[in-house]
Amino acid sequence: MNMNDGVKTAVRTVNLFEAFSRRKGPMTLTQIAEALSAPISSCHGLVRTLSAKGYLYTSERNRAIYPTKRLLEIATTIAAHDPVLETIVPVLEALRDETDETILLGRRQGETILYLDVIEGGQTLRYSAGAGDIKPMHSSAIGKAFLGRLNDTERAALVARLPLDLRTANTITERAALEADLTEGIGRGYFVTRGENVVDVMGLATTADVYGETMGIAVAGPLVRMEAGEAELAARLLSAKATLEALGSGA
Amino acid sequence: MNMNDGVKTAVRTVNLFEAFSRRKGPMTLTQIAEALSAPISSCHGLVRTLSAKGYLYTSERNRAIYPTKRLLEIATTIAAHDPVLETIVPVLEALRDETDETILLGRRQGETILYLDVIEGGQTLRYSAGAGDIKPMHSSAIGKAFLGRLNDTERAALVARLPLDLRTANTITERAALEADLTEGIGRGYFVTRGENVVDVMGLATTADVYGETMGIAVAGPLVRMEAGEAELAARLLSAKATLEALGSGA
DNA sequence: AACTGGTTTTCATGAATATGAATGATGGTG
DNA sequence: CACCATCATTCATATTCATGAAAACCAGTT
Repeated sequence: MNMNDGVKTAVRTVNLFEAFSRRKGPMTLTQIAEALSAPISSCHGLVRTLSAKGYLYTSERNRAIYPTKRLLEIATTIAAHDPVLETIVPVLEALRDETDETILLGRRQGETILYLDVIEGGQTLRYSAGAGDIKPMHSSAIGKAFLGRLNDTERAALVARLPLDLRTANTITERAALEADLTEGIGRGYFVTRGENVVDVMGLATTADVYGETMGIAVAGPLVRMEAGEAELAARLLSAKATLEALGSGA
Repeated sequence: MNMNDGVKTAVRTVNLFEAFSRRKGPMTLTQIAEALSAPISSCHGLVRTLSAKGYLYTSERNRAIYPTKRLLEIATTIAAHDPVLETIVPVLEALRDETDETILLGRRQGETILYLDVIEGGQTLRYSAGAGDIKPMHSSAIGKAFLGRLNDTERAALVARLPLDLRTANTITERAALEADLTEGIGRGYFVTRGENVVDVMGLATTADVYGETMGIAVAGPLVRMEAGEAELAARLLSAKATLEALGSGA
């Protein structure tokens, strides 16, 4: 049976590029096999295929396998034509400039939260994440914002079936406690996590309906700094939400 | 049997991103299936897998499937740490600035030529290609340069087994004619294609040994412009070759 | 030249996936 | 509101691939 990971080769293909991105240099076939936790012979076929497509090449000198710039060209072209982010991102950048903390743009994807974009703050100690990262709903601020947006029936159903995995010592793993936390957030107008996803990180989040899609936006940073500025940060977050909903009421 | 394309899913995975890059916008599952020439049900699994890895997401509004910025982040990180190109590319950029024509950096990969980088000239009518493109050896200038570098035995063997596919009306498809052309190139010190790969495109190429690897470099542009400036272009090409070999004699 | 350690390539077979067909959603239209 | 057209999802099965083992290869070294 499949380890519920999805199509094996597709996962390995992207994992291979991720491995190159982490290693920041060429890899030998054996190293690739190790990085992918896959048999060498399997990786051999994968590398052959991607080489034939022009994504990899092998140095005849030391058998090192390098990625070409093809992936970059394709990714750049794709990103240059993202219509949604084009309009949303400037608002988030403004929010980042106001707060100097990291701004997250996320969506609900099934029972998880997917970061569409991450605009990092300028401080030395900051919340750092990557576009495409996937977080659990119950421990991320954006996740709570999406839960809070549902009607009571839907929310109860979703909370009941979410896997409330422990991420840190502060993660809420009791369904009743999560319900209470969400109720609090609904009253407050925004949702908060305090070290529930990552230790010492606090996040403030809300949702915004833009172009008919519900987006989640959040400000995240170190607990102490965030707690000190919570009132102002929340105000700015809600102001950004209003701006987004204003520009995205059409289409 | 497998259509000699390699691992099916790996090809489809990269083809999917290429399709997004061409379409410059979201695609529905049906459109993806069409773009990949694959059954919808197969694409469904692929999309699910890549969504779970954070590379794609689906708009709940109109079922449009979008790529995230994750691929861009990974590709950017990879490209930022390419040790070979870091030193070679500046030389090629200088060559581009001198000639204002497109400069190609290529390698031999099996019996084909793989473009590692393409630095396009600034003119309105210019040779345009992408990193990762794969060209036949017999019709590309860099391919001829690699053939010309072999000793007589190896060259004869390779020429004998290359598939001399017709690409344009000018493509050399006779082995004897190719041999003669290569001999000419060896005497001349550089290799030429005249509309043999792409109509009305002329290329001048040579190889350079850099860091123990043999690289192919070429200048390419419209036939008329290239023919008019051939002597000077060739001189500059050979000068760039010398520069590359000087910097790459160590390591 | 033969050996040694490490690596890559090949190959037959069991395991996982790709697929067509059927089912289930969804949205627009009369 | 029911119909239709389009699209997405599920499922059983044949197809294809992933895999371990063995062979081949390569670069040093004796």
